[in-house]
Amino acid sequence: MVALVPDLVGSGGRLCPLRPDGQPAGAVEAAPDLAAAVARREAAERPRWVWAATDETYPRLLERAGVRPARCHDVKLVESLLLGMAGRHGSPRSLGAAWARLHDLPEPADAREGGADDQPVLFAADRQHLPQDADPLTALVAVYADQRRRIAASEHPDRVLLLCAAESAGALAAAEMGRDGLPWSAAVHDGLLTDLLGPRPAGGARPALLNDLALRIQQALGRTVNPDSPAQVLPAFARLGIPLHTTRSHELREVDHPAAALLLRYKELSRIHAAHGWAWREAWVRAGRFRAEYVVGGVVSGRWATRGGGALQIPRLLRGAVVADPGYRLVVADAGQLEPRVLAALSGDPGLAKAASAGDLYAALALDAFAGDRPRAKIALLAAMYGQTSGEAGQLLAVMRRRFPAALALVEAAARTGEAGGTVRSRLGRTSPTPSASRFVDTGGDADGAEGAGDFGSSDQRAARSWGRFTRNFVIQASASDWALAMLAALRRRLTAIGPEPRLVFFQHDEVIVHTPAALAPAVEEAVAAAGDEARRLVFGPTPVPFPLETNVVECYADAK
DNA sequence: AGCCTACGCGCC
DNA sequence: AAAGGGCGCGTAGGCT
Repeated sequence: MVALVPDLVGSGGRLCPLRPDGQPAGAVEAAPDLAAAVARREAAERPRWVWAATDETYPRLLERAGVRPARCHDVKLVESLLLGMAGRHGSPRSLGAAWARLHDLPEPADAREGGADDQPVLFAADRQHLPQDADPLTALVAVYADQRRRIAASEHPDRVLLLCAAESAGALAAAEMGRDGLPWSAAVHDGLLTDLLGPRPAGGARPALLNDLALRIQQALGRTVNPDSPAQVLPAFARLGIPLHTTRSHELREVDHPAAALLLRYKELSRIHAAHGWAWREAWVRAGRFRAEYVVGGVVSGRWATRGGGALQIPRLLRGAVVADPGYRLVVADAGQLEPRVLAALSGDPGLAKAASAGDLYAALALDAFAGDRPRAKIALLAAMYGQTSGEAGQLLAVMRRRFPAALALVEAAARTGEAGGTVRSRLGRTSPTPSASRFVDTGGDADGAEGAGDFGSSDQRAARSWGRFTRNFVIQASASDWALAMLAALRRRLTAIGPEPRLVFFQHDEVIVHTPAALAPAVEEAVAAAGDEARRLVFGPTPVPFPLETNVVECYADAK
């Protein structure tokens, strides 16, 4: 363990070796060239680097020396996890905030990203909102030691330690992927857009095809409407005797009228144009790479988010534009049926575990309990995990409850906990927020009893049920995220062992893409499989449930699956 | 003009 | 009786 603090100005910094419990284990080293010092130590002893925030410190190290540390402890991310476990999700989590809590000082508000009221932003970021008289290295070491104490005092210290390590490793991978970028062929992208939308109009204008479709929609509806405005489209359909509830594709697909088909086509194409068209490419693709900014811990469940570019929503229609460099391949790895497998492993339900042991969990489930009807089996399982009870789901759920009692007991207990205002945890301890801090409560707006006397509390009940569905899903989604992060960390380590060339270039909940020289693709596939198994062992222990990662070695993302 | 919410749809 | 999880991002349309 080595604590690291960059100097406020210049490219130097200070290092301090630490014992495992966080106490200093040697003299502070002043390093005039911090990146070089990190590279040296990394090569010699591969320490776990302790720093205030990976997303602020690591990009500079990468930029200056190309160091890729094996391990780190990200104080800000760990603080966020530990605060969440203590029921304090919204609290400021910077080093300065943690330091203030440690010393019973008033907490500083963490600066918002790109905050408007211009303090010297870089300066504030470097100091992690520490008071002026606090030494950053002293604070870092103290807060780290305190975090280790809090981890050790938790109910499952081994799991929480793993969670913190995986979250921190994820931050390393996120910074690297943000820098490397996803290979993106502008030429292929352009070809796809032109096939769909026609030639690119000059000056960023809308493609003629879209204007054309809009006109034809208006003709079919007999009215001048903006097809992008549900408020205009709904009455236009109503006038034709077609009462729609919404203008969602799902509903439009049931409508037998030429305007509906045209509108569906318009929606599909206008979305491509607006969200991933030529303008998007000019904003986000440079030098053959789409560089997204990953936000580790951006979702309470532990899933990542991204800032800008919509990296986690690349439309299937455009995946042909993700093309490996010449002589390289994409190893696309996907953990199929991850969430039901997580439910099987978490609950230990023997029937579900047995289904998970077959290659296709849904098919096995269908054979076992749904007369071989795979679609119904899938609906039943999704209903159990999401809390759906409408339509046929209610019936199917009864079958699930009878046949897979342990699995259903787990999700239903999580739902009841949420409905009662409690919190639930993932396998590794990531904790759901409390409903009071949430947008799901206080949305009723019927405080004055506007709903009538006979219906008391219905809005509160709706909110409670809604929160119950959230916590029901949280235990699964967050535990799936535990597994995915552990897998990502293991894969990152194993890729490094193969060599400097194979690079993680994409991570999306249960899927990774590695960009690698073609000759190394088989080794990468092996690393992927091993990483998946390692994650299963670390996160779920001796479960019989397999977590297979399907890998495809392709030149083009569209050819995977 | 900028900010906010509702809606809708892309992904998992 | 009814009750569908998590995001990002674009447009529309109302607000200040």
